[in-house]
Amino acid sequence: MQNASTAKGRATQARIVEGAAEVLREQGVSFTTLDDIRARANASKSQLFHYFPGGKDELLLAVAQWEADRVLADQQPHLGSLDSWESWGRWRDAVVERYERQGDQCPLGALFLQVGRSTPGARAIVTELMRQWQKQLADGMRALQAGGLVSPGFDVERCSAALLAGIQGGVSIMMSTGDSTHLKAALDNGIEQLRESARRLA
Amino acid sequence: MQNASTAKGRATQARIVEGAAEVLREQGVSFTTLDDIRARANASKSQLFHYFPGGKDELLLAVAQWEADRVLADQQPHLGSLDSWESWGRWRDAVVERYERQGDQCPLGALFLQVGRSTPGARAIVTELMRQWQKQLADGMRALQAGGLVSPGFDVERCSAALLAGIQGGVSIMMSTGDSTHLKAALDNGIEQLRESARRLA
DNA sequence: CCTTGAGTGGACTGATGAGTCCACTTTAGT
DNA sequence: ACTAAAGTGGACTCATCAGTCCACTCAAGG
Repeated sequence: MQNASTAKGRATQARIVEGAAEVLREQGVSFTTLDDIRARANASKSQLFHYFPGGKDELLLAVAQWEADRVLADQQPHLGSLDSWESWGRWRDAVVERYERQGDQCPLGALFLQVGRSTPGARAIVTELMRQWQKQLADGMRALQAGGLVSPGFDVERCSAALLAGIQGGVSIMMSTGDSTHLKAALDNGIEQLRESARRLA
Repeated sequence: MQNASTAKGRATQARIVEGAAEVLREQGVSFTTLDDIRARANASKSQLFHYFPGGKDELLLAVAQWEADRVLADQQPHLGSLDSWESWGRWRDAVVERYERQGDQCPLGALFLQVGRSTPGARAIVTELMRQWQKQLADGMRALQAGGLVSPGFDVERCSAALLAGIQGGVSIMMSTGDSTHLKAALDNGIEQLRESARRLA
C-alpha cells in the first residue's frame, strides 16, 4: 500500500478504503467491481491504483484489516474490563446488538474467501484478530477468578476458546439463516458455565 | 434443475455435480469457471446448460445441496445414536477427523456467499441442515437424560444450540487459521458440560 | 514566478468467462 | 427398421471488468 504524503492524499486514501468497505458490505465481495468502489469513494481509476498498486487484492486486504480493527473496537469498553457479572452481561448485549445490526453481512468472512487462503496477509489478519479476542475473554475469566467469583480450577484456556468458537459460529449461522438464537445460546451458555463454577465454589 | 430421463443422462448429470463439487473444493468458488467444471466432468458446455438451465447459480445450488447432504452423512452412524459417553466420544473424534481432513476448504460456506444471501434456495439449504444437526444433538442429550446419565434440569435446547454454534465457529476458525484448537475446545467443552451435569447428579 | 512531484480524470485495452446456437449422435419406444 | 426425443460437441458472441496510460491540475518550496 502506497502511503499518501499530503493531507489531501491521505483523505483520498481513507475515502477509498471506507467507501470500499461500505459497498462491499452492501453488495458482497463477489458482486462488487472496482468501478462501484470508485464511484462511492468519488475517486478515479488511477487513484485506486495509485494508492493500491497491487490492485483489487491489495485494496481488499486493506479493507479486511480495517474491518478487523472495528470488530474489537465495537466491543469496547466492555470487552476490555470483564471483571464482574455486570460487565459480562453488558458485553454480551453489545455483541448481540452489534451483530444483529450488521445483519447478514459478513465483511471479513467474505473478504477472506475472495482474497484467498493462499495469501499470507489474509490469514495473518484473521489469526491475529482471533488471538486478541480470545486473550481478552481469557483475561476476563481470570479477573473473575482473581476476584474469587469463579473457581480456580476453571479451565480458562478451553472455555475461552470454546466461547470464541461459539460466537463465530453463532454469527455465521445468523448470516445464513437470519436467526440470532445460536449466537445468544453460545454467549449465554458460556456465561452460565462461569456462573455454574461460581455456585460450586459457594 | 432439468432431470434426466435416461440412464446415460442421469450419469452425466451426476458427473457434473460431483465434478463441480471436486473442483470447487480444490479451487474455491471464486476461482472456478464453468470451463473448469466442464473439463473435470468430461462434459460439454451444452450439457451443463441442458441439465442446469439456470446456469452457474443453479449448478452451484445443486452442489450446495449435495455437500449439505454429505455433512450429516459423514457423521453417521455416531451422530444418530448419541446415547452413551462412548458414542459421544466417537462422534467427537469423527467430527474432528472429518474437518481436519477437509482442511481449509469450506464448500458450503463459500458456495453460500457466492450464490448470495438473497436467493431463497441457498438460505433454505443451510437452515434445514442446521435444524437437523441440532435436532440430532438434542436427541442425544435427551437420550443421556433418559438413561439417567445427565440431570433432568439440563437445558438441552440452549446447550445443543451452543454446541452447534461452537462447531460451526471452530470449523470456520480452522478455515482461516489452519488451527483446529477451537473446534476441539468447543466439542470437548460441550461434552464436559454434560459430564459436569452428571457429576452433580451423583 | 517556476519547477517538481504528488494527485487526479477518464478513455482505452485485453482477457476472461457466462451463456447461446446449431449441427450431430444416441437411445428408446413402436 | 423408423422416428422422435434425449443427449452431446464445441465454436461463437457479447458483456464485463481489472488494469494501463497519458494528459492534466494543484500545492509547496525555492
